Amino acid sequence: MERYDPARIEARWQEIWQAERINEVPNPAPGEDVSKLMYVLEMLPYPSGELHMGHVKNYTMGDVVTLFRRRNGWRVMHPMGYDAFGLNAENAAIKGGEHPAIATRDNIAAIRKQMKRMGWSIDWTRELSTADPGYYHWTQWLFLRLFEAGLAYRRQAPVKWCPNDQTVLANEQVIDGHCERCGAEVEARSLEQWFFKITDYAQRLLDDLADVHWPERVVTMQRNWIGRSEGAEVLFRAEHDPSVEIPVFTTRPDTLFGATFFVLAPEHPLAAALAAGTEQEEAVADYVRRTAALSEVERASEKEKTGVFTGRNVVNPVNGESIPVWVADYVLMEYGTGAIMAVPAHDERDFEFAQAHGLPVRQVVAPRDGAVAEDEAYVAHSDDEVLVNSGRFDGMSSPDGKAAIIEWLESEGLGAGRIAFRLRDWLLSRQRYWGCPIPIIHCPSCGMVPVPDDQLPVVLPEIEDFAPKGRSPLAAATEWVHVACPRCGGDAERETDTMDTFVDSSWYFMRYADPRNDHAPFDKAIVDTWLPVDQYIGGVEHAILHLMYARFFTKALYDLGYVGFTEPFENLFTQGMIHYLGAKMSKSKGNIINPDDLVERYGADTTRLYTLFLGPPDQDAEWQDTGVAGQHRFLARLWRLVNEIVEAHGTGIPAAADATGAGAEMVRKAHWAIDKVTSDIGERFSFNTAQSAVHELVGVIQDADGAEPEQLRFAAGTAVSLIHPYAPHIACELWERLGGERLWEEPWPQADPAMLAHDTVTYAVQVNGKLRGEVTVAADAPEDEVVAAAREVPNVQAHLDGATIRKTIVVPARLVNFVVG
RNA sequence: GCCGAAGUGGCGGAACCGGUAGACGCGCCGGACUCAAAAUCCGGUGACCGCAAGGUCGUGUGGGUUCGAGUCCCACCUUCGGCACCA
Repeated sequence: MERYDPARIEARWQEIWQAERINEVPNPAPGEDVSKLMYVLEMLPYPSGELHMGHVKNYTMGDVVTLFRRRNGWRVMHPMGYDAFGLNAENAAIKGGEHPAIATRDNIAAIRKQMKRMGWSIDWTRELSTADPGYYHWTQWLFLRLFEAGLAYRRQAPVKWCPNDQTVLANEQVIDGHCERCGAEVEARSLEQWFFKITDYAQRLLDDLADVHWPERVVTMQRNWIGRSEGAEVLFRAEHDPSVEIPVFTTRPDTLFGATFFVLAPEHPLAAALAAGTEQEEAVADYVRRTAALSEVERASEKEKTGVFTGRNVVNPVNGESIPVWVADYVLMEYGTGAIMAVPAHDERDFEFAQAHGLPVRQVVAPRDGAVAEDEAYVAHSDDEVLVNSGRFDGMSSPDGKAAIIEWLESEGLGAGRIAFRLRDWLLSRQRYWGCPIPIIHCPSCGMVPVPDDQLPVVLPEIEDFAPKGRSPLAAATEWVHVACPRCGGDAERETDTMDTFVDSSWYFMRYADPRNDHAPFDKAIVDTWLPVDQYIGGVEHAILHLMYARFFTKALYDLGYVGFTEPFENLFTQGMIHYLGAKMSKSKGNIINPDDLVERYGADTTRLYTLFLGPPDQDAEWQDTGVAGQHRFLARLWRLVNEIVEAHGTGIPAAADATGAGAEMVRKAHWAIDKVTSDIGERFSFNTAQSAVHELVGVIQDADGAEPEQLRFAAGTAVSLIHPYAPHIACELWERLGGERLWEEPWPQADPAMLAHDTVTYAVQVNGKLRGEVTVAADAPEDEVVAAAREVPNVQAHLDGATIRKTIVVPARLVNFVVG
């Protein structure tokens, strides 16, 4: 018999699929039934070099879902593209490599080849690259629509700067104070930058999490990132000049009477102004300069909270008390108002600062029993606490006091209830070359002028030197930079920053629906028929960044009338990472398995099979080299088995077979496997256990001595059919050898409920909860017969001997438990 | 510190609703085939006691609920992930 030769049969079927264009799924024509349209999408790859095992796992998962759904009658769009702008290609160019465009083109070609070799059911007619002018044309167009709507703006702001990559970073790209790309410690700078007003959407981004079917941990991470806090904004005035108003945000307005000092962030515009003319002027200037030079990490790791007195006081609006104003870097300019009222009795940080600088502590909330904890840093907030030392609010519970004080502030015009979010606006500009140019022209007389739509795309200029210099390398392309102002015609300059690559990937899933549209990013009607994405699959590392940005974009485009849905991804599945030799598989650690080597050695089918056999797909999994061989053995066994059956019994795949004679159990097992695989793939995303079920079926077929040819061909056909989503090449080949035609056009097999039941059923028999034996009875035996049979089991009898049965528990079709006393 | 996930054989994991713990796969041990090896096939494989029948123990730890707990409740331990001076 011929050997299982994956290379040959995989090449053969890939050719057939391509020739028959089975993966090309056109948009529905007007009037066509759209009730069974489905959009399955995996996160697009960043073409940095070659595919890694994480990609293989990700795309195979999506492929299993796609093939499974298609055979269940769904018309599934399954596209692919490349997140092609970004630092990797650019950094390679800086090191003397090829032009980023060339390197990217080559990388894409290599990845595309690998993807085709994997046999994934991708609709290549929808392929896109975010670095293609035909794509970023529309990224720019969308940017301008957001700009017009006031959702993209430019301003001077404290930002995070990566000294290594020489660019600013979004808040989301700073991990523990370090650049997420290169790991360098991030610096604080104040620069004029472009932002998207994602904060306008904070509440909706939070609320709409209720409408999506996402893993709880991702939802939680997004909730925490948005970080909603309820409290109040309270107006303090400078004592020496009441026209100077400084608002603060607090979540504890009930502790307002406990404010014993006041703190401004070093970046606060009033810091220097307040100190001006006092003897503290120089000290404040010094402090501001010193902290500005510190990185985030350095600031946070200071053992003692630092700060200086400004020489000025403010007045507490609730009691008229004068309290000193300090400047300290534990207060962040970016959150709230950049200024706080400090209540050391009820806030650990304020307490620490008070201790370090000898400031008073006054308790204003105490337990109902009156016990006042001396020198306590922080009294926990609970409903059992009441306000003390708080004038007319004394005795109120903490929540009541909160409400009452807010009400009073509002009536006096001194404050108001307010909600603060941790979420900051999305800093989208980058001082780098390989990205989408921001389509804005700076005109000395007209200001910021959008590039007119008919002049889009603003194509990246050719430059010589890609090295970052603290400003965008595009600035060196002087001919490109100098343009006539579209409004007044005068001399003007182009914006030279490029966009964060996360902008590119915030709408790509919409473009797939209408990828060749050259007069709009997409047609609304077409996008609305396919989207939202029914099943999105990707790495959990994007739980915040990409997924938050894409949600923001979708909502903004909805508000602007470009799409008819408010959430981009209906169902999300986040896959776990692959570990190898005790660490995350990654290039930098050098512990990678190259998918090409596996495909070369075992074939694409085995590789696909094993990546999903590793364990639950949403959890991290440990790669085992020998495990791959096991899956290859399984396919070789299936190959041999089917070929033997065809040789011995001929071809033809019966739609059903009787559960009679020697093959009865095998036929039932086939139905059991259909049932199990269908729910494991379709409902549970339990790809590993679905495979196990097919393993079991194949094992039973191998052992089915004396089964009828019909039964054997039915069972073998079922096994082949069920493994098809995982291993489509061998499945199509064996299906054909069994006498079938296009397996991908076959409806998914249906389990016959009658076949899932058995004539007999085996009960576990327990005495006092301990297993003492088993008994097999007719499936329809009444309970008393089951109990009687169970008592007769010799070992059970021995344990019941001389004891009184106090209770008998029967779980139908499972067990009998005798409780004896 | 706060939030979240997870702890099951030598290993990856299964047990979906509280009902026979360890499916499936890897590895290992033994056997068949072979001059030999590879491949393949067959058998065994949680620990301990026992010739066997069988018994005792066993899902991170300690309690609890229940006829019965890997699964539910309480308290802890460990690991991983996220956030982290967010007022």
